[in-house]
Amino acid sequence: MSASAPAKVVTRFAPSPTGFLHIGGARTALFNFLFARHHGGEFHLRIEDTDRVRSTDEAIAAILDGMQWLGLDHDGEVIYQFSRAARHAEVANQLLAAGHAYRCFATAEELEAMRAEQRAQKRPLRYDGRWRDRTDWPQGQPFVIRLKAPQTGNVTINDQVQGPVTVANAELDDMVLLRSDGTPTYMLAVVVDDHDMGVTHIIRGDDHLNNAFRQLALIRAMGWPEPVYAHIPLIHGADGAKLSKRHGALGVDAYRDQFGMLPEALENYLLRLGWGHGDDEFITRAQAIEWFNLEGVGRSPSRFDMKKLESVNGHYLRTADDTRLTGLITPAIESTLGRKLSQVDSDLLQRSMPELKKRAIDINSLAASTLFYLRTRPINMDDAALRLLASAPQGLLSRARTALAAVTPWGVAGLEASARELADAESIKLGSIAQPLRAALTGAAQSPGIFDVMEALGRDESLGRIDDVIALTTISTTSA
RNA sequence: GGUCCCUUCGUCUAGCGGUCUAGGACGUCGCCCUUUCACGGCGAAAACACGGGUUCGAUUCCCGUAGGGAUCACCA
Repeated sequence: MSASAPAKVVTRFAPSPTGFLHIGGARTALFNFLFARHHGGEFHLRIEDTDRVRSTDEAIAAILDGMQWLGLDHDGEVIYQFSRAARHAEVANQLLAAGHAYRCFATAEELEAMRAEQRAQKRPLRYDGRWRDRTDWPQGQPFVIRLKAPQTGNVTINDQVQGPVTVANAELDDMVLLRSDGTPTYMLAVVVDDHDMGVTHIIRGDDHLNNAFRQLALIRAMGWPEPVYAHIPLIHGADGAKLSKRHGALGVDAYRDQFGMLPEALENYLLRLGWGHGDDEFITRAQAIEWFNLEGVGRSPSRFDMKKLESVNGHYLRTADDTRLTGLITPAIESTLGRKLSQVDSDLLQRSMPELKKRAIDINSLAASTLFYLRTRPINMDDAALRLLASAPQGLLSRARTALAAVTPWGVAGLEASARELADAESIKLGSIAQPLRAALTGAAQSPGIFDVMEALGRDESLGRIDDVIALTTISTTSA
């Protein structure tokens, strides 16, 4: 574009509230946000709610919620496009008065017949401009206002991602600006709003690239400054097809609630999808703002990979603050347990978090992995735990219990030393003692280091759980 | 079908004419660490879609072919 950069960069994210904030929209918002912040400019949010039938308040709430969760703070007030309908109509009439637009009285049926014929003749489908130069307007008939677009020559857009893209004006038809009911079309509304909002850089999905040419014609008809365009490729599903319900086309709230993702993980993943900075994989918000540029955005669509997202999430989980994680999982834990967590419980979680978070790939699995700490005796045993206990040498647990009970102070070092000593005495491997203990203490075959578990659980609870199992096996042995 | 865009390991990408026997990450496989599972460490297999040019030299530039994508509404 022009060599002189605009004084201030202004970007916007303009979703239509017809559904949740999906993953592609979130990335578009992120790129707009980062670009604006990088240039010390402004990032605005505009809700394109001109489709009164499909727009819902729930969708608006979901978009706002999703952006807040991701920390994509916009500047200024949220603009609702519908509220600006009068202004849009004003521009359409201005264009009409200036001879850059015209009335079209073609009916829907008439246009459909026209397209059917074009299809039959295998000609491109476009409005043929039949009312472009007519002035014999029928009285009292409804009409739309169409842009009188240039018919010869070409337009080229110097897209910051796609490069220069040229299209012949003959390929573009005269788009509808104002519907017969007087409401503006999307094409009119975006252009007017972007202009009025002072948007300098339009970063959006490349499904809008074709629209850009028509919009440019409108901008030029109004004599407005032309924005810089950057059309970013869409995100596809794992199979390469367009992202749909069955892929990952869920709302970002699903990534938070259903998949237990951390916002910084989703942000990092989305940032690296279609954009790269050398070999850097983990990028902080500050680095993203410092490094983000449009040149780094790839031109081919990228596929969504849940495995990689999980991996990124695991990384952020492992480095996340323990108090924060404890807070995040508490609601889920309380709902499964059916009780409020006490301060003692929270402290226990907090202390165990460093070990727990190394094993989690998402918030939900992290929450689930804490349950055994909080359950009240006697705790449940899963099948693997039951098998471990069944295959343990006769009386081993009792002897281990006796040895452990003698440990003072109750801590990892002493407990482990005691267990090793017993293993030596019994001429078995430490694992042969650790595994039955794990089963007894956690009810599962996998857990954090068992001595860490014992320390976290405390002496009474630990020994009590072992006692529960001893009692159980004694009964079953007796009755067998 | 018209128009436009794209094409490096399975996936995300690095590469912006010689540094490429093509680098990193996820995933996969193996080994190590080890009381289990993880984490961590080490290592392996794995890609320049194809065909022409341009050039002393192409993954990098150009043109075709094939494949993929986007879009063609009084929807946004």
